[in-house]
Amino acid sequence: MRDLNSNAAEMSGELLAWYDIHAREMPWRVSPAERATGIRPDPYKVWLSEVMLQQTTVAAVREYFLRFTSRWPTVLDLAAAEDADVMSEWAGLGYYARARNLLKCARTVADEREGVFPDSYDGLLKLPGIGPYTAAAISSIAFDQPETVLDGNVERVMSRLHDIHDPLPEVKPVLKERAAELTPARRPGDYAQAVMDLGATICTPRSPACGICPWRAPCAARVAGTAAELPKKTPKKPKPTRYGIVYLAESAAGTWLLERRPDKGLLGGMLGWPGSEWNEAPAPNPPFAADWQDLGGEVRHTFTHFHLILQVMTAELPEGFNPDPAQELIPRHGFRPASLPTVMRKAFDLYRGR
DNA sequence: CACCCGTGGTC
DNA sequence: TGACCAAGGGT
Repeated sequence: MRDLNSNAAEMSGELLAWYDIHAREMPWRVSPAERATGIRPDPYKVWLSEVMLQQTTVAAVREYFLRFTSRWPTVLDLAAAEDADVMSEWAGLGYYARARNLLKCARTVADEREGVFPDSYDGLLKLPGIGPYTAAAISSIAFDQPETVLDGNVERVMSRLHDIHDPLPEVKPVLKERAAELTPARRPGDYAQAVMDLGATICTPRSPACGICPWRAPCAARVAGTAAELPKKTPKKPKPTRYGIVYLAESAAGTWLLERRPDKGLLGGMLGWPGSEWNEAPAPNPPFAADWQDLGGEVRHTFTHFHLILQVMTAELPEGFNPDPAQELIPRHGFRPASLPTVMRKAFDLYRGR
């Protein structure tokens, strides 16, 4: 194994050379060849893609990104959008606080900065929905600042490169140091994307392709044969199972009764069916008195920290039903199941397939 | 620091 | 098939 510190420049050069050939194509990305001619990525698109990519796969983000940028081409357009429209477009992508913070951030940039994003790590970090990773990603990719990104990919690559067996998240600061040592002053944006591409395509969680890795020579875990078992992580708590009831009511004319969920908490700000609390033994609480029928079957869904099993009840919505402030009556032609979070869409699918 | 917050793909 | 995983942030 070579001395990593004295070879940092050589190593970043080798990775960039690999990236010049193997960079993945993405709608928000400027290729290394384009970047070399002076073309810079649009900070709005870098920001939007980075927020969407938080804990979310490239494959899932691609279509959402294209729809968002088609409908709202600039941060000023997005800042002027209706909340409900943005939440609907985000539906299905998950972690809905990201969409609420996205709007807050867009409006701050529009109202206080004339639509111009800050170019520094510190400036970006102050904005809602932008944490340490995203601030480093935007400042390096969009503005060529020599900041170091530390995401799940980089954590994995660094833990293997140095054969570090201490578990995450405690070892995160060490991994950040190791990553910072390798970040070059030139092409920091391409470098950031290169490390993440390496982690996504070669230094993968299972069965890493060490044989074709541009960093196979200096990698300590490859020598030790421990790459596939790194990084170590502290065990997660088991997920409990909760139960709930949802009430799907459609009028004879095809109008649906839905509810806008409060901004805080699970599925915050999203539309959903009226229903019970989700716990060990939920109490029935139909939105109006009727002869509610059990659809049979059940909706199973897993959230970040619990499993959910939903019972689905149906009844006809009376014409002239008077909704309370949180409720919305949505006519047939205005109702799109795709604008619901996935667990709510599953309940609708069960109803539609009854 | 510990916990909360979605979803779809993968083995 | 259930657990793990993915370009994390807020509180």
